[in-house]
Amino acid sequence: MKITSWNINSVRLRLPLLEQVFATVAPDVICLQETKCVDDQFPTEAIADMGYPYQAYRGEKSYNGVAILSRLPLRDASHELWAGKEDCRHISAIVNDIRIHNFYIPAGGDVPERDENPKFGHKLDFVKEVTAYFAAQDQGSAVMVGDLNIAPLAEDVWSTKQLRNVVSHTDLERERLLSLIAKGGWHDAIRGHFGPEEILYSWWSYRARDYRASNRGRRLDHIFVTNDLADKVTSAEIFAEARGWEKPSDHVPISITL
DNA sequence: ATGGCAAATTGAATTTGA
Repeated sequence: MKITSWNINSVRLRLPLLEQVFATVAPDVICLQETKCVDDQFPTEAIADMGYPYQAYRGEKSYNGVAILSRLPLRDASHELWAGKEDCRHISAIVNDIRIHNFYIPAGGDVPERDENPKFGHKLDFVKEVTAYFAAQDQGSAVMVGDLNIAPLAEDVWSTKQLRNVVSHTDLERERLLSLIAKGGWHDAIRGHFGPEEILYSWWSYRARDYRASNRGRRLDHIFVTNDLADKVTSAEIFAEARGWEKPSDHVPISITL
């Protein structure tokens, strides 16, 4: 079973690119973030016609929004609310007896101080709650994917020194995400596949004149599997070429095969 | 540490992303 995660940055605008991803990456299940539309506007039929009729999604106007699209039957779709908000940043469902959790963790704003910037506090609280949620239960075999908006390792950014005080790579965020992985019994399947030395990015800013030339990326998107599944990850990929497509998302699809 | 961009909403400017 191939599972992909992609921050699509508007599912309506990039519906043709979603079809491209289906054609080239060929996932069995894809988890989207930042769909940016309410459920009534979600292109259910068009995506079903592309071969992915099993769907679960939660969206809101303009912001956030998550979806799980599958060509295999999907059951028990559900979600939790986090950090005292009702925003659409999480959805989960079971495919092939494995529960898949799809997250869009808050970006966290600009200033890495919760007193000055409530968005940063929201992000920290969100990660803490997710950590506690998974630490409190033996969840069996599960997968956690999404745009987690944190690059935890030095090898996950173009310059660990220059990004030290930049939200997504501060020490506090890095510690919190590594703690989430450890306490939840997760295995970082993408990093595990490529090894500790490889420089890995899943996001490149729109602001670079030439993203390929500047190559100032960050690994903000992740796929974790519970430790019992670690040995069953037979491949992993970061589909970087999607960043070079016409009208791309600033994130690229990442995948594992179980 | 910023910002050369982008999307959605609402009506040319604002919010959000990271």
